[in-house]
Amino acid sequence: MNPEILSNKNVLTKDAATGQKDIKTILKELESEDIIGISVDCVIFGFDDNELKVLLIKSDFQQYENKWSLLGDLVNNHEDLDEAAYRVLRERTGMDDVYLEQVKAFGETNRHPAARVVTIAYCSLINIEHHQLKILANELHWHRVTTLSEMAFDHRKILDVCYAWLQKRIQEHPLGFSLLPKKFSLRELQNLYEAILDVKLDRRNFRKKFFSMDLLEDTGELETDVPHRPGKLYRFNYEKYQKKERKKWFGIDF
Amino acid sequence: MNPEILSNKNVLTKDAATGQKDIKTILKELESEDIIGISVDCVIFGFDDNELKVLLIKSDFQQYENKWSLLGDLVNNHEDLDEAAYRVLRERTGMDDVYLEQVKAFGETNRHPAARVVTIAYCSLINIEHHQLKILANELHWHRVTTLSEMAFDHRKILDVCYAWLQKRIQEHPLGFSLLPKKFSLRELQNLYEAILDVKLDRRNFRKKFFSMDLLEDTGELETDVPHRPGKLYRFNYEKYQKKERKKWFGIDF
DNA sequence: CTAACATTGTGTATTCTTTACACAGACGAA
DNA sequence: TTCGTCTGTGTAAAGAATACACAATGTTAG
Repeated sequence: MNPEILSNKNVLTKDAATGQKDIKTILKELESEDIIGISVDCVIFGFDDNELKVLLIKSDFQQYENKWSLLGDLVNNHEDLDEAAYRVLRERTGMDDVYLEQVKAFGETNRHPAARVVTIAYCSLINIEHHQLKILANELHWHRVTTLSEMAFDHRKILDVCYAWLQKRIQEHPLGFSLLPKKFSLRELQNLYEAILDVKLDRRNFRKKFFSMDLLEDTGELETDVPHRPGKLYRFNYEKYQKKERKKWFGIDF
Repeated sequence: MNPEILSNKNVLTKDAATGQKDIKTILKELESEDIIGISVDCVIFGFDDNELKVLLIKSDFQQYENKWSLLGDLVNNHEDLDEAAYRVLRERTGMDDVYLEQVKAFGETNRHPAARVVTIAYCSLINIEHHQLKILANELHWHRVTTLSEMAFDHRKILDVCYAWLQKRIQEHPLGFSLLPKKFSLRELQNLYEAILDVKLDRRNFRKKFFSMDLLEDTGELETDVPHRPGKLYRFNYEKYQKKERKKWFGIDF
């Protein structure tokens, strides 16, 4: 199985070099061999300008020319799924120490027009500011999650599932901090939650809630460059969080 | 790629017929072709005798002789992942209208000793009593979840993940009813929750909670064959549940 | 037929959690 | 120095979760 057929990266060149008939021939071969390709797709979220953003590239798969696409690649035979997802992140963003979690496998027979490919969707959260997009091939760009034009393949569906996953997950686990600088103000944190969940929250109750969890450390520093009274900067205490025993009982409710 | 190499069903016979060398040769071929196999594995839960049970077979993969194994199979090239999972269920239990949901993909390179196989784990809930296991090949049997001997492959890990998933999921979604008869007493329902979550619950508060959700219908019938005052039988109103709007806000807590 | 047993069915007081809400103080900008 | 804007704080009220006891019902054993 030739990975180049399926990877987002090389299809166009391949196509130009060999012509469409060749690909069809190869696909027939694949079919007859009863082979299923496996890829990972990363939904990479960032937070900027008080909005949730997602990192996309222009698809260069011919049929989806000019449509936006998630960052993905075929899984190498000798790497774990997680490794493959980390590799995609590293290759595309240069970042290594990133929050990354598997969300769901998408395996409809017709999801990829060229061949049967099952993809494992991963959700990743990175701090936009800490990171400079160095490789801007294929118009790698941040996009607002709320106002998205059409996407390639079933990537819109994957994105929707990952976004819903994030909305739920962020309420139960401390992922949000991956989207913020190490030191952040409570206002930034609240903006983050409000943006992701698309709700307005009461400022005092929000503070009370976080302080009562007792996982934020006062750094003693203050915001700078704000045109008003600066707020205190906090740091999330992961260690303390890890030590906390997880509750198994949330209360039945549906 | 020859599915028989990997499927749980036929390895032994194949092995006996062709000898081990042949398989190794084929595996080499697979390696050199950079192919990854895809399977589904179903964690099928049932509830009986006030205990959570899981349906397992004896693995007939040589290396895991006499170890217990989940029900799974390679995904056919022309079927969706969900379809494959339903097929496994149908083939193994004869049941068709079953609760089934994808939980997670497991794709470590070394999880299958014979080849690279990524498996998508599904969780399924069925009512043991409604169902007679007709095909008892490979010692298909129900096992207590709590006291489990060693399992084949990484199936123990998969089971653990699915069990944890179930514990969380049952508190937020009405899956539990799939494990019970259509008409059930509140005591049965409570036993179910207590067994799955491994907690003791207050009887009055449990009732209060479920009645306040307003999704149980009194059938007007009573339990029979109990050596004490019979309880009322209820039915879960799925329609009403569907109409209910889902809440997006649960409250931040971790 | 009766008594003993086991389990159902029900309400209230208490605690904890969530929500709603307003004003003084700090800093920056002009 | 004043104005504007945001930070930081507490309390009262409503709602949700918990703890807890006793009468009613059917079964079984004597």
